[in-house]
Amino acid sequence: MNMKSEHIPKATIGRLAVYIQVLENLLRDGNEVISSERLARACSVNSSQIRKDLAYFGEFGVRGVGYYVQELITSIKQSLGIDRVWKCALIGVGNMGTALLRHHDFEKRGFKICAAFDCDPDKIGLEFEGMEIVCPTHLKEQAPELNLEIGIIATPPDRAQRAANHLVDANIRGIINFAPSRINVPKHIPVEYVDFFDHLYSIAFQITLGND
Amino acid sequence: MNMKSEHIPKATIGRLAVYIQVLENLLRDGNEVISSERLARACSVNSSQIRKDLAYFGEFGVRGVGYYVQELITSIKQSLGIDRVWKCALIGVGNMGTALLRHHDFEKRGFKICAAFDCDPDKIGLEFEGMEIVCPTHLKEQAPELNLEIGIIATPPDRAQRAANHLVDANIRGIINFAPSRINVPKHIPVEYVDFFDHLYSIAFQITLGND
DNA sequence: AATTCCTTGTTCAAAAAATCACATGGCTGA
DNA sequence: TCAGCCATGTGATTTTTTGAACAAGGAATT
Repeated sequence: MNMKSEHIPKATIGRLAVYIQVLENLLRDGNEVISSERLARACSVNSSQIRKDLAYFGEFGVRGVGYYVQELITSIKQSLGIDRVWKCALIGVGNMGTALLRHHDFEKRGFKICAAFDCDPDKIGLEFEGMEIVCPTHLKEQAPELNLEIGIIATPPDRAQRAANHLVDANIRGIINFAPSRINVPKHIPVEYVDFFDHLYSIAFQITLGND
Repeated sequence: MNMKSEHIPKATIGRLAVYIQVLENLLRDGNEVISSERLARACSVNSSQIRKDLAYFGEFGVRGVGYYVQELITSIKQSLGIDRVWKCALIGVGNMGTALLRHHDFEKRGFKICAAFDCDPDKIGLEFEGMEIVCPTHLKEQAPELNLEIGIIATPPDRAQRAANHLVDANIRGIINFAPSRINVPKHIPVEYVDFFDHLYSIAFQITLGND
């Protein structure tokens, strides 16, 4: 891949995800070409920002014309490393875990939950969305067999660290944590925290602020 | 509330949410007092950062001692405006919407889904988690009756804008959008987008990056 | 009451990110 | 083929955010 390996801001990655989303909707509506200016408006960002974000990874546009939508989507996906399927292990088959298993966009977006783990004896052995729920102690043996690369933690908060330990022990390469607690893992393993209440807090704050 | 009304960075709000999470876990473990230094380590941020974030809203600590955990939690919640219950309207009772309705942390965190809307005739009239699913056209009349303040969009992407229009029309004060598409609303209404695939992309990118 | 200790709140410098502004260079039409 | 057009890619500038350093000020101890 042709890219200048300067350090890439995390905010850029977040925006690239937005660009993909908007570009896919544009493509669906029949747009073949788009300028950074129009894309910028659709994403509520500055057009220079877009050009600069893309410039980290290469030159994808045509001067005087713009960007070919399909081509740009492909290029961004390549840049992010999501031009392939990532195999995931889910730990914690409660409310959140179940919802994730049922979320059919996963494959569409390049991720596949290939194994589900839970330490609850009542759940172990149950079939779920075509997958058998297994005790997390089996992670270490199953991870290499199934080529699991990303761990998804969806346990209660007090179990998250234990889940993380299992994942680390199984040589998983990255973790996304839906449990509302922080975890400690070796620093070469990237961790992302997901908690949509953050966004609700933000909304509440913005509303409150606007009031006074 | 005692606060210097400079502009408050969005990143600060995000971190405050993390502080609350960590502080509540600390409290559960019996910690009554904590220093910015220890809290910083638990949150993986800089301790000056924490003190500065808090300083936007007031002086909550005691020099030479630290912060009283329970008191700090309360203060942060007040600062964010989540020291009360926000009533929410859900539009879209599919996979995601159902998961949200079942998510019992809502009330614990200060939000309550008080009404559920969906335009699918097969769903309208169904009872769900003690709530009847109603056509979104009824939003405008129900919103003032039920005091609905925040709208939660969980429709397919191509229905998100229509849902947003209903919410705006019903004088909702803020919107959180789980659908993978952008929406346009009057600019006095704050919108937050939630898409956890953003985080999966980020993980994939970080793993890929670490490889070469 | 005075001193020591320790952590906060704040100032100031540095780093990073966003924005502006324009030169660059493909495409189109004459 | 050449001139004109127009949106990209990028260097310069501004703004924002982060981090380091320190003065201020409660609490504990003598």
